[in-house]
Amino acid sequence: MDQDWTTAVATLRVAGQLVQGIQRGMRARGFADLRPAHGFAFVRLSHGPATTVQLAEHLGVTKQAASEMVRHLTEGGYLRRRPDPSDRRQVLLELTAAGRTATDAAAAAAAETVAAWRTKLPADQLDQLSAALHALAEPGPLRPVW
Amino acid sequence: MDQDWTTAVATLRVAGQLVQGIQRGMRARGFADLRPAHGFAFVRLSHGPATTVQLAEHLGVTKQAASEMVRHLTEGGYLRRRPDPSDRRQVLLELTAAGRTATDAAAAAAAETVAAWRTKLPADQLDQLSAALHALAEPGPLRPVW
DNA sequence: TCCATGTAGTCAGGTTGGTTGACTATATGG
DNA sequence: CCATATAGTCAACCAACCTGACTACATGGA
Repeated sequence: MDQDWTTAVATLRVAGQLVQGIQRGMRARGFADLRPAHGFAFVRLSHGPATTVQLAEHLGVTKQAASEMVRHLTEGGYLRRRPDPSDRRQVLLELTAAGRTATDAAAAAAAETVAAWRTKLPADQLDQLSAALHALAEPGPLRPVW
Repeated sequence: MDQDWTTAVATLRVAGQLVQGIQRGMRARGFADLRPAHGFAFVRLSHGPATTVQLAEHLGVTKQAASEMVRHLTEGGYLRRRPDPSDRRQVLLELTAAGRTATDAAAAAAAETVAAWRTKLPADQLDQLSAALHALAEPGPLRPVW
């Protein structure tokens, strides 16, 4: 149980390092205006268009908060708002080319950070780590850690 | 590299589950007024008293932000402010009995969440996971993930 | 000894990212 | 055709941070 506590601490440390690594990679790629929470929106939208309410549900925030994020990302050129003619209440959100570029950059930055782990851990142990994490990870929307 | 991206996602998922598990455990133990960031302050203070500035450095925030957190935790009865007679500029912060109880509760909640991983992963694989995470975790102050 | 410089902490004010609540416009099922 | 539900916006508020200015105290050197 004391052992479990140190495992928890190590998990938080590694996750923190990963988030910082992604941030750094994004900055290096010229996306300093994007924060971690934006990445989770991109992940959702890269699977297909969504409304603001759907995005809010995915992120676990109110529709008003999601609306503000959408405004920001639209102004930044990452998102396009396309009114749905078949339901004129809703506006479909989709990634622009810049949005897809940013999404790819985030994935690359994350992969780069994980790849750096290979210098600290033999390949087979990293594979085991990955397998164990996949076994523990529950399905559901990917959200900011807190 | 695409493999690394899925490892990154799994890491974020597991870390998120851990944070949520700790939060849930803290709520169940009657500490609904404590947020994750407070835990990191407790960890620092459980190693010995610190000034507000030292706490701010540990948490990676300004002294004003740390000061506000200290005010909140002091009002909640978790911290005691003890003016240092040998340097009358500074006030030493230390955990009260309630603060130590809360710290223990957080550690127990974290351990409980990790212990639940045993139902999903054989003991030897959990040990390997823990060892790999410890190998990757860099030293330094433990801070909120972002 | 005194003073220049540095440090701990507070006060004031602003920004950001979230909240709740109220509202409009549009859709839909009985 | 109307009651009810849904998408989105507006307004007000709040919590957690920030910068900048300030006071009180400490300290090392002329």
